[in-house]
Amino acid sequence: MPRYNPQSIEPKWQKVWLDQKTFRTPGLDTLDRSKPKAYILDMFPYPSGAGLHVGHPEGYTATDIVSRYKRMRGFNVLHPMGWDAFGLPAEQYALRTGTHPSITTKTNVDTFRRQIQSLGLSYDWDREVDTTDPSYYRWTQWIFSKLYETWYDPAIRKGRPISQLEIPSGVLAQGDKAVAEFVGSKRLAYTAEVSVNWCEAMKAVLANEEVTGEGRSVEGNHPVVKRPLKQWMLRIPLYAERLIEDLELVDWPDAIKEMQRNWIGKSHGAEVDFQVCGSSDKIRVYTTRPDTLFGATYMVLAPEHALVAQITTPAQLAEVKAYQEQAARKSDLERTDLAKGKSGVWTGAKAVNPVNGEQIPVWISDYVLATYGTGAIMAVPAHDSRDWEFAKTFDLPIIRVLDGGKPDECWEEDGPHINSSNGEISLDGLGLTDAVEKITAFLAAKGAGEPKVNYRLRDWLFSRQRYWGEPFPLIHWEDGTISLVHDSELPVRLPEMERFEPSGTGESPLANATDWLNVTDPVTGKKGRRETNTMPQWAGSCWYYIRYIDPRNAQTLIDNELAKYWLPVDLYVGGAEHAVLHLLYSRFWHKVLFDLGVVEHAEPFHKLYNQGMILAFAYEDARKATVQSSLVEERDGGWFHKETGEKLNQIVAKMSKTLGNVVTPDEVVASHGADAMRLYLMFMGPLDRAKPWQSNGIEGVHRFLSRVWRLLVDEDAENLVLKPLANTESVELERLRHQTILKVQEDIEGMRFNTAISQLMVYVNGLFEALPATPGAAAGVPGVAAETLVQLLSPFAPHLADELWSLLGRSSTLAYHPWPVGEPSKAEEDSVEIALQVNGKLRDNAKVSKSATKEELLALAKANAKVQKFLEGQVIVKEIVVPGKIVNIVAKPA
RNA sequence: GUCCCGGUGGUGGAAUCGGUAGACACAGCGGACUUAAAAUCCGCAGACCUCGGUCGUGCGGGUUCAAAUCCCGCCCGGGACACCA
Repeated sequence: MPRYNPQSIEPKWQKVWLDQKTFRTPGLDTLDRSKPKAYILDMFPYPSGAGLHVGHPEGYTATDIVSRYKRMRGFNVLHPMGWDAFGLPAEQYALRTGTHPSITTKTNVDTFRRQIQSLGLSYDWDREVDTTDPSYYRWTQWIFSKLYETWYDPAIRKGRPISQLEIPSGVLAQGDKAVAEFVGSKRLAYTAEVSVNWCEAMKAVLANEEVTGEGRSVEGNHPVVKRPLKQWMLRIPLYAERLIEDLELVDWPDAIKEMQRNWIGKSHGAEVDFQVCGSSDKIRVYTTRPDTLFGATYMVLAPEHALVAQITTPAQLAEVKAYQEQAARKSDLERTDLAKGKSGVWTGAKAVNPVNGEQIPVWISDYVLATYGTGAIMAVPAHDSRDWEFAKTFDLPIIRVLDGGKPDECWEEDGPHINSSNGEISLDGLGLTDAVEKITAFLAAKGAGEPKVNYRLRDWLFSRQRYWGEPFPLIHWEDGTISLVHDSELPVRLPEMERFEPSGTGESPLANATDWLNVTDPVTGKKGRRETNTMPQWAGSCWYYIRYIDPRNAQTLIDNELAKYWLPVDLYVGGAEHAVLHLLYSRFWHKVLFDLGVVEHAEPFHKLYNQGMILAFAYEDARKATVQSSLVEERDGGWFHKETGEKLNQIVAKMSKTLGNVVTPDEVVASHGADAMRLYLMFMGPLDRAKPWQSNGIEGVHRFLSRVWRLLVDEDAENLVLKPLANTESVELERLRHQTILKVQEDIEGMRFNTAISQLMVYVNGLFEALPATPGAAAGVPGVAAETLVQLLSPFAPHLADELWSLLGRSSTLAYHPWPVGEPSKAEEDSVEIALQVNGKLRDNAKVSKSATKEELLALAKANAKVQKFLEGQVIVKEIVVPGKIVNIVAKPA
C-alpha cells in the first residue's frame, strides 16, 4: 500500500519547516560568527499577476541545493527571498482593472509566496522584504538622500559627504545662489532639464538602458521619442573607472563582465582645439585617432552644439536653423538608423587644422551625438567609414594619411603614416601607436590639445512620472531652494490615491495629491511642494541584498557587524537579462555606500551565475508557420497536424501562450511533486544552458524517486515501514558509496547538478543490483548505504529525504545533519580497464591491476592475440604506455 | 558589421592537464511477471557492411603515437552591442 506519494509527504514537511522555522538564520544576538558563512541569493522576482513560471524555480532550486548542502557542511547560511514589487506593470494592470496597485501587489505576492513554498525551498521567511513596504523604502529614500549629499572627489577617487566639499572663494563671493549651484554641480544626484526618452504609450520617461537599439521601450516595445523634461539624474559616470577595474575582483561569467565593459565604453583618445576663422571661438573635438589629424578635411558639430549659433554665417542661417529643428523632432531611432544616408548642413564657417593650417569647413549633422565626447568631431574621411560616407555624399575632399587598403575605399586599420608632416613634426612611416603618442605630445606642447579618456556611460536618469514607485524625500520651497526631508521624518509615504493615471504632460500623478503635496516649514512658515516624481523600479532592487542581512532594523540601514560578517553575497543566481541594468546600478550604489562606510566590501556579489532559459518544444509546418501544440500528435516517429495530417517539424522555442507549450510549476507539483520538479530541472542539463522542457523527462526522475522509495520502503506492508536493512556492506558497495559522496559534493560545489544526479542514479542502480535475487531473502540494503543515500539526496529532493530519514528512525530534519564523509582512498578502484591500441586504433581492452608497471602493461599488450594479429608483418616503431589509460604500439610494414 | 557562447546517437546530455566517444536518463525494441493492461524487473541499442572490420563528435585542412578536446579557415544556431568619433 504505502507507495511513493509526494502529494502527501511534501505538504507535511513544508508545514514542519515553516512551523518550526527550520531555516531561520540567527540574528546578531545568537549568531555564531566563528563559523564560516555562505550568503546565497536569488534575484528576487517581480510578482506579476501571471504567477511563477518554470524559469523561476530553475535558479531557485540551484541555490536551494547549494544552501542545503552548505548547512550540512556546517556553514551559517543566509538564504532569503523577497519581492521587487514597485513598477509599471502593476500600475498598468491597476489602471485597466480599477484595482489599487497595493491590493494587486499583495495578492500577487501571496500567490508567489505560496508557489515558492510549495517547492520546498529553504528560505528564511522571517527576512522577507518587499520594496513597496514603507519600512523598506524608508531606506531606499535614505540612500537617495546620501546620493544627494555626496560628491565625488577625483583626487582620492572616492565619494565624500557634501559637507566636506571646499567651495572656491570666487564662488563664495557671488552669494548663496552661486554656492548652491556649485554644490549642485557636484552632487551625485542632481536635477536638470534634459532631453529624455519619452514613451507616449507608457506616458513615462525611460532610462537609456530601458530603450532598445531600435528606439523602442524594452518593456512592451512601444515607440520612444526625445523630449525635454526636468529630471533627476545620478552621476554614475564618475564611478565608471572603478566599475571597470573592480570587475577584476569578482567571479562572474566573462560574457557578463564583457557586456558591462562594453556598456561603460571606455576609450582613450585626445581632445584637440580648432580655431574658428575670423572668430575668437575654438571648437574642441574628441578623437580616438589623433594620428590621422593631417587627414582631417572638415569638421562636424552635433546640431545641438552650443557654438552652432555663434559661428553660423548669415547666408547659412536659415538652412542651419531648419536642420536643427528637423533633428530635434526626430526620435533616436530616426537619427541613428544605420540604413539611412548621411545628412547635414554647412554652417558657412571654417576652422583651422592646427597641424597643417588648412582652412576646413564646419558642418552640422545628426550623425554626431551631442552627448558623447565634446559633441564635435574632426572628420577624417579616408580613415573613418562614417566620415567617408558623409564626404562622398557632400563631395568633400579626402586625404589619405595611412598607407593601406584599396584606393577608393576607407581604411580604418593600422599602417605606416603618409602625408603627415609639417615643419615641426612628421608622423610619416610611423605605425598607429607611435604616431598617436607623438602627435598627442606635440599638441600638448603647443597647447592645442591633450590626452583624454572618454566613457560611453551617461548620467543615469533616475525619475519617473508615475504613481507606483518610491517618492523622493525632497521639498521644493517657494524661494527656489530644495531641501531633503530629514532622516527622522522618513519614510515619505506614497499617498493613498483614488486616481493615479499619468497626466501625459510629464507631470507625475502625485501632483494631484493635494494634501500630501503642500508643506509648510513649521519654523519659518515657508511654503513648499514635495517632489512629485517617483523613483524607477531599479531603486529598490539596487540594495535589497543588504537589507536581507538586517531586515527589521529600524535604527540603521544595516548593523555594521552584520554587514561585515555576511557581505559580500557569495553566490548570486539569476537571468542574464540583468547583465547591465540591475547589476551595474547595484554595483554603483554599493560603491557609494562603501565610500560612506556603510559596507566594507568594494563589490556586492562575489560569484554570479546566470541560469539558462527553460524553453519548450514547438512545431512548425513546411511554411515555417508554428502550430498550436494541442493540434499536434506524435506517431511513426514523427509529428503530424491532427486536422490536416501534415508532417510537422519539431523546433525549440520560448514558452508562450500562442504556441500552447507553457508549463507551470503548479501543474508539475500537482502531477509529479516538488521533489520531481526540482530534480528534473537540475537533471535537464548544465544550469547555464538554455534547454527545452520535456514532459517525458519529469516522468523519468519521478520514476527514479519511486525507485529510491521502493529500495527502502516495504510497499507490500500495510503500514509505512522500512524494509529490513543489512548490517554489512560489500567492498564494492563501500567503494561505490565513497565514490558517490565525493562525486556529488564536487559537482554541487561546481554547480554541475546534472552529473551529481546521474551519480545518485548510478548508486541506486548499484544498490538494486546488489540486492538478493529472491525477495524476502535475509539481507536488504546495507544500513550505512541507506543513510548515506538519503543524506546525499536531501539537497535535491528534501521532502523525500526527510520522510525517509524519519523512517530510518531519526527524529529531526536532515537540514543540519553533517554531510557524509567520502574518503578518496576508499573510493579508489583496485583494477582498471585499459585500452590496447595499435597505431592509435583500439584493438582490445584489458582489465589490469592499478599498480601494474609500464613494462607489465607493454608485455600484456604484446601477448594479446588481437594485438598480435595487427602486428603481424610489422616492425614496431614506438611504444607508448600511459598507466591506467592505454598502451599504444606504433608499427609500420617491415 | 563587431563581440561573446554553442554545434556530440531518434531526444536531453556525459566525457576536455589530448589517452577506450556516447555515462545517466528519455523515447524505442525484445523478454519475464499478469487472464489482460498498467506498474515493475531483466536484456539490446551510433551508422554501415561480407561479422571481421570500416566509418563516426557541424564542414575542410593541420599538429600528434593519439584530437569531441589544440591550431588555421569556413558553415549553422543563439545572445549582446551597434553612427560612441
